[in-house]
Amino acid sequence: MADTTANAPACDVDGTCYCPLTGVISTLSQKYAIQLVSIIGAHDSLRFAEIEAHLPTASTSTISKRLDEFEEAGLVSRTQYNEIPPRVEYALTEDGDELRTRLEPLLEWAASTE
Amino acid sequence: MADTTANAPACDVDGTCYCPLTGVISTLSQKYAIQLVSIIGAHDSLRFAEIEAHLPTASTSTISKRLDEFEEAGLVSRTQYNEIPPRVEYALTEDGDELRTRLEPLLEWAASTE
DNA sequence: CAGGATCCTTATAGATACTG
DNA sequence: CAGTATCTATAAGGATCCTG
Repeated sequence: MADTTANAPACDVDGTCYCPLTGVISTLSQKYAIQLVSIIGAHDSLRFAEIEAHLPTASTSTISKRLDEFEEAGLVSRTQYNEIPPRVEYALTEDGDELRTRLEPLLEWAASTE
Repeated sequence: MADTTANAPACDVDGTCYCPLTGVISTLSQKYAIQLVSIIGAHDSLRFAEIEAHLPTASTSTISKRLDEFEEAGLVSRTQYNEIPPRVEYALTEDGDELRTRLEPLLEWAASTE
């Protein structure tokens, strides 16, 4: 059994493969997800309607779903003020901000290649 | 018309919003896309079957489609050797490698948060 | 205002079979 | 081997209406 490389797992070449579709990556692999992080991160906090204004091509329900997922993942916080009319503020959590930081080089480059 | 902020476009707050779903980001917002870049980038070049081995949960057709899209986007190069049996090698282009670089902080973090 | 519920359409992925 | 073609299943997104 000298040659252990023969049936070695496929993912350890270089030790830098990220094969499974899990966690954050799977959350980000959805429409508007990356943008949403970027948009929320560009403000201290914002309301649902403001987010909608930033993503005019996304539907209410899509944004709502993305926000739910992000909140569930602990990336976005949701603060509800029981006023009339109701007000809800969304902001990045610490984790969300860390994500935003790591997304920045990508977004910068993406913007420059359009 | 002193207060131009009243009806200013939604996306210029801070000058750092990336709202539209275009270009690279839209390519990346698909299943296995991010992983694919990472996997190919972890090797100098690899063959279709090797890529499949790295993404056991993705179907042949999905991988094939992603590769087509990446090639179209100029991120991946495809080199065909007319041997028997046929051999095809995939590798990142310069642009693709730039993308991979910018994806790295994200992937690193994603791996650490699982 | 914020967004849930519903219904509908399209996009996306997967399985299978087959070819250069 | 490296795919493509085809078909099907499902998921994702969008439009609309409605409510706390």
